[in-house]
Amino acid sequence: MRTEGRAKRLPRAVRERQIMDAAVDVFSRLGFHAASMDEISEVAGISKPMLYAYLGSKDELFATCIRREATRMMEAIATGVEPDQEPDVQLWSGLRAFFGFVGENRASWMVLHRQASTQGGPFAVELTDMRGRAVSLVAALLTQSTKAPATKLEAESLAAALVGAGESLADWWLDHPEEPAGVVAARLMNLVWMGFGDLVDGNVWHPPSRR
Amino acid sequence: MRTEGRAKRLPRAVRERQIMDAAVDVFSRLGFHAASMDEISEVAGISKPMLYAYLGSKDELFATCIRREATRMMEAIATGVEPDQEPDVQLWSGLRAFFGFVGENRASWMVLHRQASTQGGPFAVELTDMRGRAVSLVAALLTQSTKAPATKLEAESLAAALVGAGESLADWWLDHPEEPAGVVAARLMNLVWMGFGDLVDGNVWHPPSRR
DNA sequence: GAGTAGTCTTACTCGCGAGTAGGTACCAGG
DNA sequence: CCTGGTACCTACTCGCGAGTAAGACTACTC
Repeated sequence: MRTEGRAKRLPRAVRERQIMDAAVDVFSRLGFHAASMDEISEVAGISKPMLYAYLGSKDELFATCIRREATRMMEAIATGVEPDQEPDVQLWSGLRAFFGFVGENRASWMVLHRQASTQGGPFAVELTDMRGRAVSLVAALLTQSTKAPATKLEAESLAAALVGAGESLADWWLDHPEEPAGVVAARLMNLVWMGFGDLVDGNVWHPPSRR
Repeated sequence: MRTEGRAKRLPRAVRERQIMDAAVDVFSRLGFHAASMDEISEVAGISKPMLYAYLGSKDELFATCIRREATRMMEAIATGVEPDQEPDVQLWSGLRAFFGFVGENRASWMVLHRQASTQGGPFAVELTDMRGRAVSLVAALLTQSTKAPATKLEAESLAAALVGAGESLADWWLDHPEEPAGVVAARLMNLVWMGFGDLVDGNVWHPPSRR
């Protein structure tokens, strides 16, 4: 009668992965507060004391989730971006990588951004850190490409606005999942590169040919 | 010995206002789940049963808060926008009104957007409704001003992107309160009207003279 | 001043969820 | 076969917070 069901006696490293996956899933579905350690342990196929033994308290577990998912995302973007290209192409590849990641990891994005940004306290720190890395990246892109003598501060704040727009558009996308990633990315690309001023005149930006 | 302290025996309408104010305050400071009805009643200077008698359950109270603050904000924007002007000026006045409201009502914005967007369920409905009104407004602006034969759908999605950018930039602003409202509004205006493509060439948008 | 409608309180119940005590099953090496 | 260590469990404690019961106090009316 126990042919299936409980996989038994796995090494610690494996269990920790399972637990983290379950935690990200539950946190993203229910939110930090509404998520219970009982539910997480159940989804992970494990009992609560194991959870506490391996990952510590609820707060520690959540912080660990944020760190892991933030790292995954930044790596995905770093992999996807194409350096040594024209600024617009770099931005485009970065946006595609970003929305690609969010699209394939909705749970990650939820736990990462939506939840962490509404729980004050120590969690916001992890988020701020990741956002800071993203902003620096965009700011560098702008500084290197600008022809006008823009101050470093101006570039930073514009980068922050763009990153904010990307974050929000990704949030919005969660509520409109029918749109494909490329369309959403292209929309933001056009918005921030061309601006409405050009768009209402019919001038659109498009990627440079095929590859 | 009772010269001050409890204000006594106020009519229902007044109490309801006090309670709503307290609720918005507490919800925005602590978040929906962490906010307790005990704390709200204490801040309102009232006992818990009164709270339940007048505003119903915690969920009902929260939904009522969202509705009230959403209405306040939409009215502020409608008042601030200048119709019968060039599209960019209309957009500019709308953005100024929006960021002006958020700046003077940080608590409202928090309870309205940050909290409501992370609690799933019935609350999201109120938000979606308000966002829908804002999007329609912007979409109309775009449609009326566009020279290219843009589809209604294209305008709608661009409007959604802009509204999303505004929402996110307002969220971001909460974490960077040192910036003045006008600067943030101008930043978004430049971003969405001119685009990075122009900005890196030194072409900026600026309001048409003084008034 | 007796009735009654509305304001307001103290003092509970009760369930849920974080965290734990105190084990049991299984697998090394001796 | 014992000894220890690691994976794993059932079954609790305990506080917090949503929601309520039952009544007290005030004010206004006839």
